[in-house]
Amino acid sequence: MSRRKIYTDRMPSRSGADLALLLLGSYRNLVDEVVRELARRGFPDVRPSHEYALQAIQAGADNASALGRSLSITKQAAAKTIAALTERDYVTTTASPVDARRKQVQITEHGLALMREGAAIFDEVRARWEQRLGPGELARLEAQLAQFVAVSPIRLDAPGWAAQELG
Amino acid sequence: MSRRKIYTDRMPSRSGADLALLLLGSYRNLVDEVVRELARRGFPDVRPSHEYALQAIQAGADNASALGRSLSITKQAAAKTIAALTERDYVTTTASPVDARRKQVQITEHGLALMREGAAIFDEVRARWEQRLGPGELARLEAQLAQFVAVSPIRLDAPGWAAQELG
DNA sequence: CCGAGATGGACAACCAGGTTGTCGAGTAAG
DNA sequence: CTTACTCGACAACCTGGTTGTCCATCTCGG
Repeated sequence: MSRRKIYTDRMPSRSGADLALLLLGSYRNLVDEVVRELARRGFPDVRPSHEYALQAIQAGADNASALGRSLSITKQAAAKTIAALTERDYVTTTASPVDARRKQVQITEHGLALMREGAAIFDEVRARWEQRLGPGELARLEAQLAQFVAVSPIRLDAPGWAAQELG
Repeated sequence: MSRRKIYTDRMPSRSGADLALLLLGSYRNLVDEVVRELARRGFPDVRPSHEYALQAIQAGADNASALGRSLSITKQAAAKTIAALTERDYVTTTASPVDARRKQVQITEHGLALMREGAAIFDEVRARWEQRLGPGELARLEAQLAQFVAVSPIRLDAPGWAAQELG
């Protein structure tokens, strides 16, 4: 606590707050690049949250309530998201044949194309990072980060906080 | 692309999207812990953005316009932030003696106490991470992340996207 | 077979943290 | 003195959430 010197190669030259900014900044850089590239490839108005929602839908959350649970947001918010996705023709909804309350969400071809492109771009950027760090280093970094997201069993499927606007 | 095996110890078992979630999740875990602990220590209604704003103010952005520039938000938004900080008694504003347009922002003793506690907790959590990873590993991780935030000279002083609610 | 309770979706009101646009007052430079 | 810029304030709006209420529908126990 009392600021005595530490025998590491670096002082605590980076404060805890800096660490937070590093994590956030890296995330932003990564996601921004993906969104930018997605725009360039014909998906101009995608938000990160759209991708997360589509993934959840594809994973089986095919109605507003389920999507809300999957994303840890209220079903009303999930319904809004579905509306936004519908507007952009990434999903369509049809009445469920089995349950008249449900409105079943389907991903359109356009939505599937978005998901494909998104995943590809993500992987491209990741590959560039890997190249930059050197072989094995990115996997190491990921393994280390994984320790911290695993500490509390955070629902990573729940990014409301990931749905931010770009700068 | 075609999913052929790669000669690393791990497959690209982690996709680019996973990497994003790891970064975001780590950030969230870190910040959530700090905010939670801050609440426990008598600052119940702090948001991450408050800390960032206070730091910018301390660094010299002592009026709404300057704070806005420093945080890369509009001065109107900055004024709202200052209002929020004032409400919570973290800052006070007085008329500038030198320029009658300016309203000079000062950090109160309570605000300074918050900043001290915040920094201390951040460093505590960072120390715990360091312990978890082993000596030198955290510095290494930070250095690696720094490469990616440095790529584009991102204004890390600009977290609007950092101002998210807790879960 | 029926009724109670859970579930799905919709609507309305609200909030936080941003945005734009406009404005008047104050300052600085010609 | 005039002109251009800056500061802060106000109003209206957007996004992505929230709560609370409501009705239609399903499910299950008796």
